[in-house]
Amino acid sequence: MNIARVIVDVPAKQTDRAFDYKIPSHLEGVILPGMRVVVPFGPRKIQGFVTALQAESDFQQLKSISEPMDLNPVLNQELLTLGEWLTEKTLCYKISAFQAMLPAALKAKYEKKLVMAKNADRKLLPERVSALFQKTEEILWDDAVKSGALPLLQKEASNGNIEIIYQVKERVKKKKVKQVFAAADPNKLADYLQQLPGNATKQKEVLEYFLHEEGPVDQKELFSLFGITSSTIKGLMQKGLLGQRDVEIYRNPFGDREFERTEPLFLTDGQRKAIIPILNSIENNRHETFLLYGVTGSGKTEVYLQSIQRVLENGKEAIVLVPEISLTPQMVKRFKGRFGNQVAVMHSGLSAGEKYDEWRKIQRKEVKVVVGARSAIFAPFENLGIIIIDEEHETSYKQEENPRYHARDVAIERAGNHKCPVVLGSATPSLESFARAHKGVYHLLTLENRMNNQALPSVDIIDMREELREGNRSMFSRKLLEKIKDRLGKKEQIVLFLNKRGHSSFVMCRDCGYVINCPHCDISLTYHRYNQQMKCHYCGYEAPVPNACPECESEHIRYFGTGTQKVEEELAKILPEAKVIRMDVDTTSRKGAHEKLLDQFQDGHADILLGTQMIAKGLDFPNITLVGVLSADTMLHLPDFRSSEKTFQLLTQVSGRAGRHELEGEVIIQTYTPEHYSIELAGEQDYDKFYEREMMVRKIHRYPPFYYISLVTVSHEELMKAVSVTEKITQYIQSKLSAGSIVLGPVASPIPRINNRYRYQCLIKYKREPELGLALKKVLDNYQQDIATGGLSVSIDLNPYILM
DNA sequence: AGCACGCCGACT
DNA sequence: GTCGGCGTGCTC
Repeated sequence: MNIARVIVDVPAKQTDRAFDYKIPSHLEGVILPGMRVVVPFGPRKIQGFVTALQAESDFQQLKSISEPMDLNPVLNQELLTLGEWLTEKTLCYKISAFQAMLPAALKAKYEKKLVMAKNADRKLLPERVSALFQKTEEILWDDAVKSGALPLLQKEASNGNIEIIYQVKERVKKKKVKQVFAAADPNKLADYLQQLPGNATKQKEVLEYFLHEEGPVDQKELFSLFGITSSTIKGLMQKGLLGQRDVEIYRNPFGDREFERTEPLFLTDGQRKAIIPILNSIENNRHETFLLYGVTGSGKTEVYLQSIQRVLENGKEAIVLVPEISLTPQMVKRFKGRFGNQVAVMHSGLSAGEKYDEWRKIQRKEVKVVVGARSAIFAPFENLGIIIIDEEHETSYKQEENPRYHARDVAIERAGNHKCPVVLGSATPSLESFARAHKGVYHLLTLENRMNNQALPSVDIIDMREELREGNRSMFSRKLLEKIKDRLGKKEQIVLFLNKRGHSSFVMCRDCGYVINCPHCDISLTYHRYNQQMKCHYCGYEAPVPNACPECESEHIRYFGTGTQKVEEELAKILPEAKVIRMDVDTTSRKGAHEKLLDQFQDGHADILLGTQMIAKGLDFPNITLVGVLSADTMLHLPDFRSSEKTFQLLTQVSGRAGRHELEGEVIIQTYTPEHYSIELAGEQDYDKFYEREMMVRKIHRYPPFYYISLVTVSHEELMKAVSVTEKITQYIQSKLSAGSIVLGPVASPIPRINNRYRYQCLIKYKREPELGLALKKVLDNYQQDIATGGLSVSIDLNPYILM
């Protein structure tokens, strides 16, 4: 078994297979499946994953593995197999699947550089070249290009005087601290202390310290304790009195914060009824998918916690997925509070190094529970006892880049491997999941009531057209304003929700109707007040606001549509006494800002929390008694068959922020389309009725869950190329499908141009097409050349969540 | 993805 | 005649 099958780090069709390598004798038994290795590939050296070992190979001229990159495999057998599965399910390359399962820190970087060949005679090199090597041993390739001496260098390379070296570099280092310890016994230290000259005060202090403390101590601590620098330590080290060593440590994103320990709560009847089948499944090692359906505040989290507790008691591990966890620090508190340092947390707010450290805690079996966003589903546990997906309807569980997987699918696949339950929890389940629960594919568990049987908040829907008709042109209806004033007076807190950041959604000339668009994308620019700029949310293009209309030179330029920034200004004008905290991507991008703002709000430093999507989830503050949705229809008119579902879910969720404790809550929803069923039913908080209505719509229009959909998006700088390729693909797919299936296209994508690339697409709806995956793979193969070199991009999503 | 190899146009 | 354009095919 001295041959390794290796998947190399070259995401391309032709290299999407294993290459065999010899394992050099000194590495036999060291190299194992699931390890990263450095291998020679053509003229360069690259990273690869060993997928298997075998005794022989069909290939005759095997090269040898250069070196291992890990001491222990980073992928276990289950994850290696899962990678294969992911490849088939999402049509991605094997290497992309493996990389998606690991923290980004483990993805290799490459360095290309030039060094003088060992036997090269410096005197024979052209002067320009030897000058370059005067100060340094090696020249980075990029620097060589910049220096302009590349042709010369290449010539010398072909003469054999210069070597081109390819190097694989680790992205993130393990974090280490220097520690100092006493290297001699106390008697000897005391002896030396006597001999030290009187002016060596610093050294004396340090030695005295080590007489009582044998260490090791962090070097940094010594520095601050005695006000010394490394030279003092060095001196003592040279005398053999002290020693120094590097110790690997974990970065600690939560600082030294203590989480208050909590005990299991007494379950309500409803909770107990719901948890029994889950515990059963855990005890019997049975794979089963549960849909835990319970209104906000019905105590789903406690059911998760106690299920996990049972799993831990059985010596197994648990994965908990939450949507973008940095958004719900309260959730982290609950898990860390119950399970203490057995919990690793992985979310997008952590740095690459911090994520890597959390991942290593799992790999080294130092934790038993991981709470994290989508990618935590690949946590390298080997003994999974349960997988929980909270807020299962959230679209962030779908990855929108390759591999385009849905965490729910991965969870069910992994749970199948481990023979353990999956629990999907939501107050507003996705239609797909609820339909499956009805069909008996998932086991439906319902939590009927809120804990303590609080009433759901009362919801008022305000018709903003009516307000307009009666002369109220502001963004606040009279009723909302009145309620806000009321709460301000009572010192109760208010949450205002608006699903749009920035200031205004578009800038238009009032005289000619010209809307200022992004020059690279077919989409209007958003006005941001703080820097007086217009910004494209798709490509990042920024431009100052023009003084006159570029079309008709009129100076009547107006801002339309309302964003959070504008609301903030407006509030300051009409309610100057109210303290407002604004939360959106623009105010929370800095690390920790999110939690800080929330803490401020919780501690009562503000009356109004104004924000986008991100405040819809997880907030649980007792003093919030009013929730206002400023414009419920912002998402409703998006070109997406899920827009009703998303609107309903969002409104229901935001409403759930009010009155979660003793004080009763009230919700006001402002809208221009109060008659739309998703708004009306969100007002009644009637998910079941919404489900029925929406299922009818989906059935008529042949959308999920009645049909599966797949989306092919083609983009190219030239419009004609994009159109013609999409046309050919559409025809080909059409020819491969059975009678009941539908192909829509080619049509321009809802955003027809992004970053100067034209985008066309083709949507496939089907009930059963076992061959579709294969056909789509053929499409990719067929256009491989154009994709690789012709600037064409073809992306295929076998279960798209964003149709743009 | 890189890179080498190889076959046609515009140049010393 | 050669230098260099990028189309084609290979990498264990």
